[in-house]
Amino acid sequence: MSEQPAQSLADLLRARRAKLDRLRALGTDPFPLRFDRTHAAAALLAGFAGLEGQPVAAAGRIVSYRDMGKAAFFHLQDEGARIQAYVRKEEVGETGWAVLQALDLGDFAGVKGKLMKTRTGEISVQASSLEILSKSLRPLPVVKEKDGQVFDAFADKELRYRKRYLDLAVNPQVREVFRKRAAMITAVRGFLDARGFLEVETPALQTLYGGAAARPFKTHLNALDMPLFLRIADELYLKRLIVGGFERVYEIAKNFRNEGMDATHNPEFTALEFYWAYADYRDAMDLVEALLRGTALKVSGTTKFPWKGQSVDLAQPFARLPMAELARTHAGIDLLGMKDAELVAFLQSKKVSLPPKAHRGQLMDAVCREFIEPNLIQPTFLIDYPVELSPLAKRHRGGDPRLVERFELFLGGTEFANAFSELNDPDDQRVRLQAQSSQKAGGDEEAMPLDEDFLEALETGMPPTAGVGIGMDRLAMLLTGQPSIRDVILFPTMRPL
RNA sequence: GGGAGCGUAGCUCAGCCGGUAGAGCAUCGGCCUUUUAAGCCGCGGGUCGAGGGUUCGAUUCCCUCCGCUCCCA
Repeated sequence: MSEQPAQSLADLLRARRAKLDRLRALGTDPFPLRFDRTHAAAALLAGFAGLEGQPVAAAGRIVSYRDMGKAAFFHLQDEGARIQAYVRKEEVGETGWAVLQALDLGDFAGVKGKLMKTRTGEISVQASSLEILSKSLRPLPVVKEKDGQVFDAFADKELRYRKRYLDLAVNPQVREVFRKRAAMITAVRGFLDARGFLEVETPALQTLYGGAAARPFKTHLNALDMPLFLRIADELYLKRLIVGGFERVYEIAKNFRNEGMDATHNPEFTALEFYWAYADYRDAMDLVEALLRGTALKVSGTTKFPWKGQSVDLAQPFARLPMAELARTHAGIDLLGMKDAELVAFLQSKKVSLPPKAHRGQLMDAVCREFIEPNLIQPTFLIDYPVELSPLAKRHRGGDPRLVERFELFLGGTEFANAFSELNDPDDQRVRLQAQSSQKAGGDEEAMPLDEDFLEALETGMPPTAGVGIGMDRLAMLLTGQPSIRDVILFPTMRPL
């Protein structure tokens, strides 16, 4: 290669490739097959007392480098921690030293040597040999830190989301978020498994969609030359399983909703749904409360979490408040007693914008969204929904035909769960789905189509059942203290450049 | 959908009430065998998001577009 100094991106790339060539010229493979690592970095740090002076082998990505002339220091970062390597020319020989000169920040390298402590007290591997394990041909962001203070952090959100591998490589705390997310999913599975729930899988590709109020993604199956929808919920299939005789089932699944994106909505997201035969929505509230509290303690060791500038505590019993009562408290209206026109007049007087020709369900939804939900900061089950809002929920046991047994759980003004005593009267269900159909025909793009096979399943007979859906991404946000859903999804949906 | 803001070197950021740009880190060359935001000396590195307009001249002013962020519906 030329002796021209490397500067621009093209030159930075060229410089790294020149080093790649140099490594090959030295007879070393820049991409060897394996490396015999004896200890993870964390194990070396934690086990120093017993390992001091012992030969060890560590491997990882080079994340810092300090050249001292005839010696050098660098940090190897593996999945769990960073360990410093101390390399002396005298010790690694001419070839080893030449390899060292061909290393860059971002390369993976392995060092073998005695575990020691430097004069300043840092546990280090004093290299008797070192080898390249994988050459990095592109510059990585250079992040430095001292005493916990981070300098030049790789913080551009757009770049972090688009190039998550860089984010993970240079921001260890991001890896921690996703470890916690995984621990949360494991904890949820453990909780449900321990209570006899069976984990199942249902179709993500569906000929008809349903189970939620949302617009679907549409796709096409070439083999059968037919349209398919990506699921917006797994509800209707899980209930078919209850019909079939499973009494406790759950699925943790990706759902796809063709709607707006913001801090709490990603077009594809992960939801837990579980269905529990012979139980009702009160039982479900007990279980959801225990599930959230238990998962929080297991994953984060606390029940208190910051959320949108407030503090939310899962320790206390969750409030259970009927929607009509909350409408009276927060909006000062008699939600159930008001005619449609009165609701419209009220909402318009409050400058709430409404879809054209909004039907009663949409009017009530607007009241909830505008006046009730933002006020539910500590964990609150908003219960007893109007029937218009809940086509899959059973009529309320209290006898008021306008109400169904449904709850949504709110925390910090955000919805975390949605559940019903499931409607299992097939004739009532048919009437409700027909109402959805006509709303759909009337232009409500979030209304459900009528699923004849689902109705046939209900006609076969479904036991009394409680069903619950919980947004796993939002729960991950809460437990990890992340303000945006994009911070708990590894590859959030982005517009291509 | 509406409002505000942002986009300048590989990374983090200055700057420009109009005269084609700077710093730190990284890189490159030199010195340094216990450093750690290592240090010291030196050289470079940019179609200032894209396109158009105004102007003698635009990174700067105006318009459109693209991407992102935050707030609102």
